[in-house]
Amino acid sequence: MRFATWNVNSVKARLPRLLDWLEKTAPDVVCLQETKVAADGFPAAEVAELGYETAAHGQGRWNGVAILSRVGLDGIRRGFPGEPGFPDPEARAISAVCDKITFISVYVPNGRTPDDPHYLYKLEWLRVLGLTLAEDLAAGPLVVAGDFNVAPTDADVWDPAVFAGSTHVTPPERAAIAALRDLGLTDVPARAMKGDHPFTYWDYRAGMFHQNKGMRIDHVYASADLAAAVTDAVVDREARKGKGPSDHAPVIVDLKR
DNA sequence: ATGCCGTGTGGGACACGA
Repeated sequence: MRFATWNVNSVKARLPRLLDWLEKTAPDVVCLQETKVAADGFPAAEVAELGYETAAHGQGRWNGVAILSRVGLDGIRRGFPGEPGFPDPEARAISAVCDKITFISVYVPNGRTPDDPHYLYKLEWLRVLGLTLAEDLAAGPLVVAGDFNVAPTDADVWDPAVFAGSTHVTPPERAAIAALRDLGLTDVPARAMKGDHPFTYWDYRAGMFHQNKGMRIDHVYASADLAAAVTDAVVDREARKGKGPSDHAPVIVDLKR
């Protein structure tokens, strides 16, 4: 099985590239984030032509997540119980069972700055997500993938000094991610196609991608059984190249299964 | 990064992103 996660930064703006990438990459399951479209506006017919069913959770111009699958798509759950909002819940999580694996696609709140109310919202959102993940882990194989908006270590940003005092690197954020790992989830390490750091995000501005000044903020967490079955995982930096890319690259994972 | 680019909304300037 091959699955992937990708923050596409608007599925409508990215549709031609998404379709090309699906054909070339041929994943069985894809977790998408920042689709920026209401569920009924998702281009489900277009991806269906490539053999994919769609489960989408959207709210319009902001956020939005989805799961595409060509190996079944059952038990769709939008959001999760007790999901915090700002103040109302946003479209940041969707789960479905594909080929007997529960997949959850997440778009964790950005946090903005450590003194912003959105920062506490981010921490609380991750804490409550953990409650659902603990239940899902007890039920069977689990993959949680998406844009976590946290760089777990200093090696996950291009220059730790630049990020001092910023969101994405603070100890409470890193602790929130560690708490998810402590539930029994493994951070699946992805290879970088180029360079030493498997960054998944590069700002659009100032040639950051070409200088490889990025961040590793898109992660794949898997239950132990699935983590042990991983045969390869890679950041597809090719998808960040060329005209009209997302500012995030996909992470592609192969499972012996 | 003191938002230098990109997207959505709406039909221009602004909100948001990490």
